[in-house]
Amino acid sequence: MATLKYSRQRESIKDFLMTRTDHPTADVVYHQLRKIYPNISLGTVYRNLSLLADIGEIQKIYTGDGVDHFDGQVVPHYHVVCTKCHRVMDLDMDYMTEVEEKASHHFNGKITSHITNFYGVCNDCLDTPDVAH
Amino acid sequence: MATLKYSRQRESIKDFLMTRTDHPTADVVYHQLRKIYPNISLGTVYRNLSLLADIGEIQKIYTGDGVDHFDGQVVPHYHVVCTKCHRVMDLDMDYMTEVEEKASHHFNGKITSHITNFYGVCNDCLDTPDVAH
DNA sequence: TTCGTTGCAAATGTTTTGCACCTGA
DNA sequence: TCAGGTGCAAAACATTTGCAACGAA
Repeated sequence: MATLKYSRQRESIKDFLMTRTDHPTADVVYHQLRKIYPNISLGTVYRNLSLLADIGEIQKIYTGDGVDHFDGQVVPHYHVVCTKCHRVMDLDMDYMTEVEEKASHHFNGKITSHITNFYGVCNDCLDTPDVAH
Repeated sequence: MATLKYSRQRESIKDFLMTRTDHPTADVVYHQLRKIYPNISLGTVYRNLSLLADIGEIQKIYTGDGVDHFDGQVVPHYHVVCTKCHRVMDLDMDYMTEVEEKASHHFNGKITSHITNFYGVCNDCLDTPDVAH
């Protein structure tokens, strides 16, 4: 097991995620971090995001838009994805721990976690009429 | 709006998905279809999988393993993903339509659907001891 | 000094796309 | 006939990785 060593880059990446509630992608993190460390590389950003997610300090989110999103908040919670603007928003709703128990009655194995994404249209997009195409 | 035209390839892709319960990836579909149409191209497979998903004849599944999976069964249902072998299995459990209603009380916008993936370890993998690395 | 970390660039893996030809209606 | 579909190859993207130099302990 490798011992972690301090790195300014990794700390900044985590700090940045903690300030955000909009679940940025690796690319967004990268461009933000460039403002602080002009030479930081995409590889470093990906490596640290992976590492932080592995040790449970951040959370990786899959919404089906083809890009991974990251969340500085690790307490289990749900997300809503707007199908128009693809924003990923937090949902302040009780986490349903009981569904895992329920699911394990129907599964021949061990269930350890669950993720739920809600899909819909956010208020901003409801206000904006559809564009013809 | 484009009018659909019959194609043997598209029909075979859908037929193949209907026979499977293991949620194959595009690549798996491609290799299977090659046995019937030796010249079918990956592009055709991707185009048809996208199209079929768009018109709601099949379902696209995101599990976070970096590859899209496809499901011939379009009735809403849940999946369990084995975190060891990455298999995607159907879960025969009541679909919780009421959680969308519940979620919409906490969301400023309109919620139209939800997906839930359960994660755990399947029976086969529970039987297999961990490999040292 | 040691070994994890970084920047850079190349590689990988998945999915999309441009284009000329083919085919169903 | 003609718009949609196909095969092929190239492109587009997101993500990972090899490597030499760097830096924390």
